[in-house]
Amino acid sequence: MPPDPRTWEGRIPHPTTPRAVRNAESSGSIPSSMPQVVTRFAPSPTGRLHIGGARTALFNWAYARRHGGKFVLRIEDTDQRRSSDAATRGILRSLAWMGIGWDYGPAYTAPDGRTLGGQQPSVGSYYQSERLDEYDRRLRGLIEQGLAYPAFESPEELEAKRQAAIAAKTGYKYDRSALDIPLEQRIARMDAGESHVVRFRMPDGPVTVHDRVLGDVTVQPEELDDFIIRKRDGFPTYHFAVVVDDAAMGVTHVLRGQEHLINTPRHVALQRALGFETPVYAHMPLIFNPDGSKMSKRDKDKTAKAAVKAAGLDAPPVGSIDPAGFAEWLEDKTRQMDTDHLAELAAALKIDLPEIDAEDFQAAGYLASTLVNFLALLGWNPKTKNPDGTDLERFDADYLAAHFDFDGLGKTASKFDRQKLLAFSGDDLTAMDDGAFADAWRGWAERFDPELAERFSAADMRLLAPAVKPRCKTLRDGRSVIGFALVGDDAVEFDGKAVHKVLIKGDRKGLETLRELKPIIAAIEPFTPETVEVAVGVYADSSGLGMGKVAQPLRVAVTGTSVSPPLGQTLAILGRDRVLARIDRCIASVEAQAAEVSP
RNA sequence: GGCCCCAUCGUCUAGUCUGGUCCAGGACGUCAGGUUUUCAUCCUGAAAACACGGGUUCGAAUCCCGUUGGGGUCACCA
Repeated sequence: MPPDPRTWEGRIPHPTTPRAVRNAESSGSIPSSMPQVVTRFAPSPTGRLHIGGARTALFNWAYARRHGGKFVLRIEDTDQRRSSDAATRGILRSLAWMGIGWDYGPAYTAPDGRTLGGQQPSVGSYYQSERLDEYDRRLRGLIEQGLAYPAFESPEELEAKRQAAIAAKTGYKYDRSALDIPLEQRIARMDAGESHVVRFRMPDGPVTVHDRVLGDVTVQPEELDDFIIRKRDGFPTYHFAVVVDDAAMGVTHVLRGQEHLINTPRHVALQRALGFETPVYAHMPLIFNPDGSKMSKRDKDKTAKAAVKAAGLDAPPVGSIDPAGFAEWLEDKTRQMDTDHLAELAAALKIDLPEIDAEDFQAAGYLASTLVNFLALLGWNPKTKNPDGTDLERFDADYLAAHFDFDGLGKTASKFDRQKLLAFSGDDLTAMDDGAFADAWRGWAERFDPELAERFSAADMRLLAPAVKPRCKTLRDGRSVIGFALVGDDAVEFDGKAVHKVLIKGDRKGLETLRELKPIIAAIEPFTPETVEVAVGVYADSSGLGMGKVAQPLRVAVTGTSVSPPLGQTLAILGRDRVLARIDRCIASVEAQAAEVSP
């Protein structure tokens, strides 16, 4: 049941599913023992944590840490239609994954048992949908002072006026026609339950925002109209809720994306009207795709549509997608498939969707620490040199928490360069010790590649780590590095070119080498990367062939290709029996092929 | 379109506030060599930018103005 829209008091609590934190009696007062710095991240739970939001959260977190302050997480769920608890949970999980811990906000227990969030006394809920009483109390004060007023135009009426303004090529601005109705009449109609919105009476003077990144930005009164602060459904709009809550929660510094810059004069005007102090504002540059477009979930849809069309599919390849809806989706460029179904579709088509949300990067096999490092460099720079004279670029969250400041923030939008992220990722993985890598790889596989996790035990993965780690840019790459071990010995596919080059070419010397190696391999004891390497090396020397002429035939015989981890590791991963079986099968296969060509 | 913000290599950026030490430094990518049993690494080297036009100044990437370009925003979304 939606809140009663007829009055601004006596609100019936918004029905919600059980939440981690219940609303306590909120006094709306600012806590007396307030820390010096309070920052916040205030996502709207309408989807997953976007990469831009992740950076905003990261910087706010870092700023609070840097100054020994508090970092607050608040859920801005005033859009009843689009908000969901599932989205909230996903956002909390992504933040926790990235190591962005909040001091106050929804309580959350991370997989490692760490508890985040919790309630600060006398602040109340960190879900805006549970703070309606507070908004209404503030709103009532504004109306009584004549700083806000009910307005009764229908959305249709306003839309018509807006269209007319567009047609006339002038900017649209609310015309204050509600003020033509006498005040007592407006109050009476509102109290009588007539459907209405509440608008803020914008003051006449210009408003200047002192931004820590961009400097002073002044907006003239002509540009600011009487915006809506309470919607027809009784919920506050973003502008109102954000101002009330930031004050109630003692927020001192607001660090957010530049798309909010133009909102800030409204917020400042509201703060003045409500008697609040204006926090310090810092607006960060935006993050874009390499082509300059906005990084948005639409990119995933676009990629999927293109792949489906390229594959010539006219029916969904997975059962969970409704065929009729699929056809419509395919035809209609503006139609978006939801994120989960897109992921299934991509898996079926064996394509990668562009990473947009924090969770996408996790699924793609990036370490949280890598993403944090890379993200921190998008729009911020430590302006510090390494001892060797190069710029400091590689650092961890602790460094950020110790050094982040507004001075390092840039003004220009940056493009998200996946190549550079990939380079960072590869370096970070290489820098791990084998055990840590194996653990990370295992943890990733358990959640994102269950087949791999089932096929290899944790012990197996520790054994594989030395071979896999140096060849991975991401944890997901591990699978392709040891792909040869994932196929059955009877299912190895021999690459024709490789076979020809190393086994057949030169009077089939390679094949001969293979035969001679069999008894040597059969005799290696124990069968480890080192002993294999030594035994094969000895043969390479004694035969006078050299390692190149010996290793490649073996490599092709056991993997089917000329590319694999170092030979000792490759053979040891398979084990002696599987190696011998594969050598036999390879020899047989090449001989059969030769017989066909020249009977 | 109105308003607002921005402008250094292909990309992320240092240098801009406090003009000279910058014929502009680093990183990713690219290209060319080298190491290596394949791959991946690793090493060495190279190409690569102050958007344009005025002005101020002995001197401008740095200050001012304009132009162009890019972006944001103009919701009962946040």
